[in-house]
Amino acid sequence: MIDELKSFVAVVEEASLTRAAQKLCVTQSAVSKRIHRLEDVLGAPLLDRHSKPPRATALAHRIHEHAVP
Amino acid sequence: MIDELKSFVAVVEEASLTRAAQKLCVTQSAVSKRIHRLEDVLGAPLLDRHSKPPRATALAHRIHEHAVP
DNA sequence: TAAAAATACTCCATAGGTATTTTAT
DNA sequence: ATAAAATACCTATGGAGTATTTTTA
Repeated sequence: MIDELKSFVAVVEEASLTRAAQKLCVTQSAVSKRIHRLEDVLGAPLLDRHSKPPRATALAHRIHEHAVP
Repeated sequence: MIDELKSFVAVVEEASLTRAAQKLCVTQSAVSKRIHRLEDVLGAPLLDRHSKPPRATALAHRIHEHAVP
């Protein structure tokens, strides 16, 4: 899950899947799938897709704080 | 690499790939391959295959001490 | 010769890329 | 209408099992 977590951090920090993908040198598709995999594992959404760009959920912010001291 | 490390620990403790495999509920083939993958990553042997059953190398013992406090 | 480990082969699951579609603005 | 995310589809890679071969004792 290390790549998934790194992608998650990048998405939160860039507030954009596309920019996160560029930063990570992978496709936007790959980042999208990684975030979905994380959400599947957690059983809870990390992104609120009702807005664009998607806004990180409260859960996402809490996880991000722990992931990036 | 978590399964590879667990297999390595099992092999060192059982001093046998076959018994380690039984303990881990996988085939001997799988354990053999996992140890080889670890060795590839480390770039150094973990088992001395000149004896039978293979004897853990000094490196293997050092790693094992750190892996299992 | 007998055991234990290594390996050839095959199958399956997973991840990533491309191209396309969907959706929020 | 446009830009960004999701998705359908395909391909490549890697791990595990089975069956077999190799090797140490």
